[in-house]
Amino acid sequence: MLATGHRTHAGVEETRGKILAAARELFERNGTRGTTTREVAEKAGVNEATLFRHFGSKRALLDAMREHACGIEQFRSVLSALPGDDFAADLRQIAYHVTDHMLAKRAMMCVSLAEDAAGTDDVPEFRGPSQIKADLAAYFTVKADAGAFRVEPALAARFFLGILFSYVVGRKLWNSAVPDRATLDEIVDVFLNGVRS
Amino acid sequence: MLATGHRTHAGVEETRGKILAAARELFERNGTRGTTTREVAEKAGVNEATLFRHFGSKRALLDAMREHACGIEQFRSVLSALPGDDFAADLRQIAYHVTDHMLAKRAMMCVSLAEDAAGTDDVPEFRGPSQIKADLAAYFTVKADAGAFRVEPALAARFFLGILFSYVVGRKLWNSAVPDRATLDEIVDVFLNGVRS
DNA sequence: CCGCTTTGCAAGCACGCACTTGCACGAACC
DNA sequence: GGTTCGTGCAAGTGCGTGCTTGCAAAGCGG
Repeated sequence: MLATGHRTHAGVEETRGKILAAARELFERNGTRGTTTREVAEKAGVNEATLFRHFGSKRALLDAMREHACGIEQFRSVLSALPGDDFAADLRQIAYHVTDHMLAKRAMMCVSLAEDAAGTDDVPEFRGPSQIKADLAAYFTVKADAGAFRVEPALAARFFLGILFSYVVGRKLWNSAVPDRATLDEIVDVFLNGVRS
Repeated sequence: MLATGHRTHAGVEETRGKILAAARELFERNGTRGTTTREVAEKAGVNEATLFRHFGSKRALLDAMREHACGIEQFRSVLSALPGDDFAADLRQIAYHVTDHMLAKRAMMCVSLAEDAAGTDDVPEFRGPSQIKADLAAYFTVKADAGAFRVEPALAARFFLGILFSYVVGRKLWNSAVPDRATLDEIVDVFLNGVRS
């Protein structure tokens, strides 16, 4: 329907993009229920009817909105660009990147978590983190084969991402700030000390 | 108004309690915006008008609802009941308790996080976790004075709670299950290895 | 130039929502 | 017995919301 080959009006993709961007912004601020189609249309600078003509329903719009950069390619490029001669330094780089990545997606993650905890059938399905965890576990496996680990790579990966997650997402709960590099370094240090043999 | 000394109708507190319980349940399932006063009243077995006569507004009702057991006393009793002769075993007990505690409050925590991330002025103010962290840090300080730690107790406490938090709250993100005792034991082991000197 | 598609615009529908109101009943207290 | 207070009940108000419709304008391809 969209990529029929002959693009009639130039702006059709652009319109979709504007609507999706506006939807994401409002969704992050207000959640699924708090996001209104009127507001999305207004923020996108588009008529509400146009929104429905494109996506059919609010549900379909939000589903389409969630299909956006999970960031796994970025993570892979960071992982493959690591020097590799200093494991601790590499881990710090990973920690920096993951933290930044999570910070950028914090709002969306939190909303998804809440709506998951609510147990509604409407499952957002946030695929990014588990892919990142798998890649990190694979990376750790290599290191483990070299004898650097005393625990399972999968557990270590989960553990590592979990701490960063808790700092990014749970900062309000323990009223702590977003971790700066020095704090991340300390975290990495404790982690590394905990998992290495 | 409520505790004026002479209780007129016996059920006034009971009515409030039923409304608050229903409100909590629906709030956890649907969030602030998804919770409707009609539904709360219905679930409480009370007329909607009665709800408004008691609380005045939906906002006031939800605020009142949030004023409930933060669980800090329970945590303190667990902490003080620890044998103390085996630090690792004590930590495991703490991990079990904290995990259970967080599981019980998971929905509320997630909703609060999401509404915090949304940046709405309406701040839920979840006080429990930071109190628990403070107590745990104090407990760690004692151990640190005994030379068991190589990192700051506050960081260690934050770290420890953070991992458990990530397992309880973020399970969907990494599609992992709620941690069983064996997993918690492993986590405690890694943590302890990471922080002790 | 003609048709096609995309969009804007204005109005509207049906419903759910927070919140109100007026009345009647019944249990307490004087 | 009279008063007061808490509650149920039924109806209603005003507004927001998801979603639709009919029509006109504007751009593109043939």
